[in-house]
Amino acid sequence: MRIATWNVNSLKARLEKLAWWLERARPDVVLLQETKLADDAAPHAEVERLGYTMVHHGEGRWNGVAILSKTPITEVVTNFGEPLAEPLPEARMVSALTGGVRVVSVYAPNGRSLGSPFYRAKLAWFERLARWLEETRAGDQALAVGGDFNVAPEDRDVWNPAACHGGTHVSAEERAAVARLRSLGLVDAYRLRHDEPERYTWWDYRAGDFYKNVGMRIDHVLVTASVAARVVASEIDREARKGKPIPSDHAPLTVDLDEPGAPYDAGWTAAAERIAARRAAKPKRAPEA
DNA sequence: ATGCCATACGTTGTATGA
Repeated sequence: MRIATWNVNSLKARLEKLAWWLERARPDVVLLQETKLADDAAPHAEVERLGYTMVHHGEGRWNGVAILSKTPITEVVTNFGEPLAEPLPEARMVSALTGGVRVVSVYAPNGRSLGSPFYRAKLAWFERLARWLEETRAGDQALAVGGDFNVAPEDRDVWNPAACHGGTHVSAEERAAVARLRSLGLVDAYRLRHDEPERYTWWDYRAGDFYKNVGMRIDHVLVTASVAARVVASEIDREARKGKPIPSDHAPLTVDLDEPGAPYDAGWTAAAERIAARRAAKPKRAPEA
């Protein structure tokens, strides 16, 4: 069983790329973020044609999350079971049971800048997520919480800690919010299979950051112990961040349970050689950049 | 080269992103 998560930066704009990637990686379950669609605009028919059923939770121009699955989807919960209104007016969470795993697609707030109201709202949102997980967990159930957490858990998850220090995504409070999720028994499925640094899931569109590997690992799949024991592979598909049609600024992350999913070239080996060669010739982006 | 900001909304720009 292959579970994927991908911040698509508009499902409408990314439909063609998504269709290509579903064929390429053949995931069983896909957690999407930033669909940027209202529920009545969600492309259910197109997704059905690609072989998936979808549950979508959106509000329109911003945010929006979804779950795609090749098998039936039940027990859908949106917005922590609360109305899409204050204090949780943004569509950032949908959960469902599919393929025997309870999956949660999450899109954490950005935070914008340390100490801002948006930053405090980000921390409050993580508190709500942790509380909801505590309230709803039943024993050692198979659970996977995946999405765009907008937090790089460790310094090895960013291209340059000195450059990132003082900004969002790496602060002690944000990292403590993710650590609290780990304290609930969730483990980082990517790190179960990869210890190396310089593996990112997001790169800014600007300044050729992707090609310089100036990025952050901020998209994650966190799993309970019973799922962790089944993880046989996890990969970030950099190929999906390239080319035409225009890609999302995030790459998808896949986690394989029980047996490896469809093989695909994640594009890292060749990219790492090019990036290393370029770095040897020229130092990476300055800390003040 | 993989190749140098994108999206929606709305209207000739603005908000947002991380």
